Amino acid sequence: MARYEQIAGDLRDAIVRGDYPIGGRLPSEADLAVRHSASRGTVRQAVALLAAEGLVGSRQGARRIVLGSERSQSFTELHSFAQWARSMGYRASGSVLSSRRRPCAPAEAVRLSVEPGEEVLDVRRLRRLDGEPVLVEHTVYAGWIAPAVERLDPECESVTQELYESVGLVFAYGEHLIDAVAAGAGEARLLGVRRGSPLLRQRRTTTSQEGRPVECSDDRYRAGSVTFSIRNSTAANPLGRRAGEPG
Amino acid sequence: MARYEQIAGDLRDAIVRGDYPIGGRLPSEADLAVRHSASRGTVRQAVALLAAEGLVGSRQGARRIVLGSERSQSFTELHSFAQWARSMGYRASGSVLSSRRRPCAPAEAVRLSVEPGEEVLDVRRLRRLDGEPVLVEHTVYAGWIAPAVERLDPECESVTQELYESVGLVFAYGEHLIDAVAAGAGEARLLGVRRGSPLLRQRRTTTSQEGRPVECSDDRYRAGSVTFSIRNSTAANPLGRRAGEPG
DNA sequence: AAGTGGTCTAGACCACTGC
DNA sequence: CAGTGGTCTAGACCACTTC
Repeated sequence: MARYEQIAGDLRDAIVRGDYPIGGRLPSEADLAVRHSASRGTVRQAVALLAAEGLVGSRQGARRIVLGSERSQSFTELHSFAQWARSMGYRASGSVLSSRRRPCAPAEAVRLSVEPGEEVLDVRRLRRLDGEPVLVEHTVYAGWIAPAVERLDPECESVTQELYESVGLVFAYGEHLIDAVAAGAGEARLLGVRRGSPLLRQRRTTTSQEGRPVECSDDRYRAGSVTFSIRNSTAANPLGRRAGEPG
Repeated sequence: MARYEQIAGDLRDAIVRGDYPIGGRLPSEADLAVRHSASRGTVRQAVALLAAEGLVGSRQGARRIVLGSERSQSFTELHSFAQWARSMGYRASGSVLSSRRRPCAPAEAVRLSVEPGEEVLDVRRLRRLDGEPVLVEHTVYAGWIAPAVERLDPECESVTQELYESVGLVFAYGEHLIDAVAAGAGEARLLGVRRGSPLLRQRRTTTSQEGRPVECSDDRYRAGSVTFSIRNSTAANPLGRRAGEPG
């Protein structure tokens, strides 16, 4: 583990422990550098990590302040459904409703960077938390990954993990669009809610480490089953975010 | 403007222009440093900015890759409703439905860091995009900012901007919880939808530059009126994000 | 083996905050 | 005015990717 990650970890623990209470000030960078026998640059990397997690904030000239004590279980990192469920203490399961190859639509071709009409794999899954159905997932996979997806166990818990272990594929980057929609008849039946009742929709495009689009998905969560959490700031700058004026 | 912001701007323009196509590679840091007559550290700050915007990705040992060409109009930065609307080309308006002081509930006391029972200001607003109602906003302001809020024009377009201009208050940090709920009778009437139809709910706590909680809010958007957009990656590290393994 | 990004250091100057 | 964070430099070494 890198030096700055250790320092960030120490600071995070200290914040959680209450050594640096919420609303209070962090030690100066110079102070932290001496305490940890590191250069100021390394200390700045550490606090930048905490800032990215939303735990601390800063303004030029003033000491850093503590904003929160919980790492937001959120969107700074990309997690699969199974990963997220596990981290929240749930047991994830799921089953494939349908799986078939078909030519892709023009819009999908754009999102997956493939030729229009090229073959893609269309998969629908029902996913559960602690046995209770919470999510109807509709995923379109690019043709090049389709064989590996078809070899998966239909009841497989984590598609992400299985694809990593079978073909070394890493889902590295994600883009997400989140809104609310009404449940259709099929979704209502699968999720055990009334038709027209609210669902939280997450449309996603995922990309490999090399920047190659892997899948695009339309996931619909039963209302009340999940909440997305985000922390942000004005004018977010990764290396030491700065407070700006409203515009 | 800082040197690294200029370099980031140049790179962003080049990506948008198609000089560096999506899925392609960026020049090396050393190359960029020479071209811009800057040190490698400054170049790294620039590309870290683009990575935070979700435009580029990186892995140790390989060239950076281009992931997208549009800056995600999203949650890396904190925007008010009016700011967001303006950036999307809409005209925002709104009106106060009710405004009254009351003692705060225990849960609000925690979120606002005030004593339980301390007086807060409870405000409901209906907000519109191009004249069409899209959002019912229910905000609870901490007592110390209540007088400034009460002095605002009830039809005021941007509360954020007005509070900055009147008392210098900056909404610097935000925490957001997003889910879907069914419209109640009142919301349905105000937004012109049927009761029970889906609404996108955003619960928000906002904090000043100094780390002092200012307001907590429960905002409900008519389905179809807005979409939240997020870009992320595995193991987001602010200074040059790194691709990790799924876990 | 060469190229490239990830980490770290030591020092410098400036702009802003807080007293 | 002293303290502090924001920016920038020049150089170093390592781990990993690419060819």
